[in-house]
Amino acid sequence: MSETKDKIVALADRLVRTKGFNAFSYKDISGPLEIKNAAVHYHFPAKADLGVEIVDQDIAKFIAQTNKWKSLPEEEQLVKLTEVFRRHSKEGNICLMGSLAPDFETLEPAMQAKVQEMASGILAWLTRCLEEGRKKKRIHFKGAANTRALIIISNLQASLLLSRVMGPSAFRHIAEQLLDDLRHK
Amino acid sequence: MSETKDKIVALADRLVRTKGFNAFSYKDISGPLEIKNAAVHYHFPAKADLGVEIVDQDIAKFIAQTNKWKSLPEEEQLVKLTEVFRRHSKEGNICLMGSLAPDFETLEPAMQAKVQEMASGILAWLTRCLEEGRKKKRIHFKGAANTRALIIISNLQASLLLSRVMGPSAFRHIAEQLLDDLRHK
DNA sequence: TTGTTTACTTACTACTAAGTAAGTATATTT
DNA sequence: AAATATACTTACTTAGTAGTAAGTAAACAA
Repeated sequence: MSETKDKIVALADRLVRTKGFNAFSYKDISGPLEIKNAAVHYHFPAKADLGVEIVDQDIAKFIAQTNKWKSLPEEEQLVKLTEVFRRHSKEGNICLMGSLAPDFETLEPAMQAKVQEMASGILAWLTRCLEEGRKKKRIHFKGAANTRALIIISNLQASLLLSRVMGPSAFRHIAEQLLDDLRHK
Repeated sequence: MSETKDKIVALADRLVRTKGFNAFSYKDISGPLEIKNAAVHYHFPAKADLGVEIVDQDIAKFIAQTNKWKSLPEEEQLVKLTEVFRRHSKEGNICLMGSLAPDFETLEPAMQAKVQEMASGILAWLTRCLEEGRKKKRIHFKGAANTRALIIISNLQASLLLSRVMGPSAFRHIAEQLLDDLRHK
């Protein structure tokens, strides 16, 4: 991939997380990168092509990260997961899911499918992490691992959203209590 | 308020929840209501004026609803709260907070303030509900009531978002587990 | 009856969006 | 050396956006 293409995706990723997919324009990209509007269209003919690429790279990043944590105990893997979100929180970013879900109905089918792929990937990983952790009695929770994974993901996602409105302490409190809930019986 | 003005706010409320505030236009309102674009501007000169009115009415609705539940035991009040969200889930709506938070940075200061007012209002109500419930040993949870309220709100909010992407069962599972967590020690 | 307010419509402006066709400079291959 | 591919720019179209100025018909008030 060319250098410019990389820069476009990186900046677009940030724009999606800060403004939303429908709220940023090719001008928001061509301006700061000092290229022309048409240059962005050269690399990504339609905006949906750019959107798919952003989600694709995010999926790849998630897989790469979770692979690095593979040998850690499950509760440590969960801490790592919240740290990823904490980093986003600090930068004022929200997670891709939290940003794309509200606009979901307005997205092209190809992008909708990519977002669903991302969601089910994250959920599958977290479900297995919780199941393994409970089996080893390192993590404690009630109900199905699948449901608990849904709760945790939705919590982390929404905490980034709430932090926007209520300040960064909202994220900190939620993340700490979530981990605490899972550590003790 | 005139009949037309009421219709505009009701339709705009639905549009915010389904498409997002920045993603709908005055044409989406004037078209279905069979009035002209300028008629919408007559009632709401700027889009932000319409946005403020939507949030204001939502705050008023929340206050009216919670007042009706005042005499119920706290755990019943929580059930009522999830029922409000369940109704939205069924209609494919997301909650106003979940819809406006991602676009928060792009909103006018007056709208930002209104959204913050709504958030702190909901949080204050839920915090008191949880505190009272715990005092009477009807509700059980660890940590500060304030933090627990944040977790529950963010869960309900995000579950509506996730339901968009993952289907309506996501909401059902999350809501049931949440109530179950609070009912038992 | 005249004046004024209400609730609009008509007809527009200024601007921004995504997207495209055709041209150009530079590097790479044949 | 000629042909081709890459990575753009220039200049444009089409279609939408929020917003406004001026006019109008009907209800109401003085």
